[in-house]
Amino acid sequence: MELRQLKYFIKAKELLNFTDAAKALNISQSTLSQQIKQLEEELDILLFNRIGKRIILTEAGEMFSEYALQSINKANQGLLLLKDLNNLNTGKITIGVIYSMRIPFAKALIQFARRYPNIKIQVVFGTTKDLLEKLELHHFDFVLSFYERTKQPHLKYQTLLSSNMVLVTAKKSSLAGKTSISLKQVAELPLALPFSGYSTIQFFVESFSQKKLNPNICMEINDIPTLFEIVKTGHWHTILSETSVNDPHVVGIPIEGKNMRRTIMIISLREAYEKKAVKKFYELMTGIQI
Amino acid sequence: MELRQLKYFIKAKELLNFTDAAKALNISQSTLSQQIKQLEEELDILLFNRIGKRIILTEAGEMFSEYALQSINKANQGLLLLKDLNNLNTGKITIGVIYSMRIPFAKALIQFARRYPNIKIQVVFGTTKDLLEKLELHHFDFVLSFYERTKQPHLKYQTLLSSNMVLVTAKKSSLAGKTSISLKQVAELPLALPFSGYSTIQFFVESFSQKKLNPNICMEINDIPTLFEIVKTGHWHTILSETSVNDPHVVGIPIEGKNMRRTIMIISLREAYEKKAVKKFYELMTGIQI
DNA sequence: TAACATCGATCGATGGAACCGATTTAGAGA
DNA sequence: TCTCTAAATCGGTTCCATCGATCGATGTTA
Repeated sequence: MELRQLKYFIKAKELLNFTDAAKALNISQSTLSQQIKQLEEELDILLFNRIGKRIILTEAGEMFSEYALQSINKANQGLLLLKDLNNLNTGKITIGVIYSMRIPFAKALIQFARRYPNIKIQVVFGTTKDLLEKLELHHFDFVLSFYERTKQPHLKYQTLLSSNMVLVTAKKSSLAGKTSISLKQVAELPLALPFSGYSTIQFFVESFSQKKLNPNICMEINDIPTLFEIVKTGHWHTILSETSVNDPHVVGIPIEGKNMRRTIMIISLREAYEKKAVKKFYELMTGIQI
Repeated sequence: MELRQLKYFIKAKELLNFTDAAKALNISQSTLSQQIKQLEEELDILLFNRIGKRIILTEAGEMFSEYALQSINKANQGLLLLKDLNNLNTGKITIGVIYSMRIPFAKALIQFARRYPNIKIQVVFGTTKDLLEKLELHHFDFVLSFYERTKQPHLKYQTLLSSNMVLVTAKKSSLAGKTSISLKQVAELPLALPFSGYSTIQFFVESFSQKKLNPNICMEINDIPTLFEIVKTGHWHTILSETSVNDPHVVGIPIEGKNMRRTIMIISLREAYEKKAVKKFYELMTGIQI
């Protein structure tokens, strides 16, 4: 039993005339006769009753035709689905993003979603550690995160952009006019930092201790908008990647030092299949200045 | 696209290894490679990613496989229908049964086999979870099992009978005369329970913990006749569905509580073709008091 | 790191199947 | 009885599913 035979059968059932059906199928009448006969032999039952020169469907043929049609339809639906997939009219991608990338990522996301409205997108914000763990479990197609010291061989890394670490302070603050600030000066200010689960800040704590500085950390808050509220008072300051800063009432002052630039990477599993939609997302992100 | 190719594809998807799949299909590896490639060319998309000597399913392959499988299934169902139409007196049915139903099921089985001696019957005992998984893969015509909390829309459920949970104890035991027993009393007895893979006992563990009882579970044994041997000593007791109890040396004492009745269901795939022989089996089971 | 085992891809050969045109067979209508 | 038409059948051709052998790549073991 092959789909070809089922298609022949269905056409013959529709027209109830082998000669016409053969013409419609662009095959010869003899071929159709033979294929129907072969199908009947395999099924061990007559699908058509030959009454004189007319053919009529048998009960078996009537019942079987429903399944034959459904079988053909299912195969065709699969074909249609793939055509859709090729045109990016279907599919789903899941992305893990660190919160520092929220603002630039949102721009890319909006562009992508406009361009490919039929692709479902799932976004999960989290810490680098969490996201990478879930990536290993195939929960994400890719992760946007800072570069970690150790590259792992089973992961694929694509550089997206570099971002400077900045001291975030209120616009009305006396510091606001500076074009840069040293780590030593930062250590003397009252700080409200992001929660230490975030790699941004882990990295910073190390930088302080390397220089034997003792920063004045007053608070740790796991929410950047709230941090901004604190900073806006002008009493406290915070440290973030410059990609995180877009509030009109605060400014970011680049921190001096060659290690104060961090690299944003697209990280994915090396051996995983790369969906077409994901490739498009990469192109969009690396192409535009996000 | 032919059914042959779809079947090859599905087997390759299952085993994720062309060599093994070819063996299972009784064709050569080269044939399989070529046919898969041909299918991919016709669909104009890769179904497998070849990474070194490994193959993994692509997104397209994953999505297409569902339709491929359904196409194959529909054709097979049509075939089944015709075989059925040809002769009710031959054929084969395959049934999955939970062990608790062993005794009442055996009665129905004997009756059916006497009545339709030409129908081959294959019976597989297993846990509810195993059986339902195999049902999804079309390995069974139907499954006899306890009712699970969540009905799934693609399955068909027919109530067969209700069965009380009983404490099984030796006939010589001092408890043997009781007409019922509370869960609290049960928790104080030394228990030898069926292996926790069985849904019977999972259900019971939940009941104990809901009432904050701490049962004294001394053993878990994956074989009911062996459990009876343990129970016959009079030192230990077990918990089973009353349908499991037919040993002359033990008795079952109904456990009190409105949740202590469990419903036995006939569970089958909603969209699958229902063989005539299977319908007869349903009639026999629901008709007689098994 | 060198030898080996294993997997998928590819090649050339072959048998069988799909297909065709021509012919035969057999109802239906005149 | 003759004619028309539609399905079945026959013989020949083309195509393709299949195979075994081999290649190249990759992972494993000594």
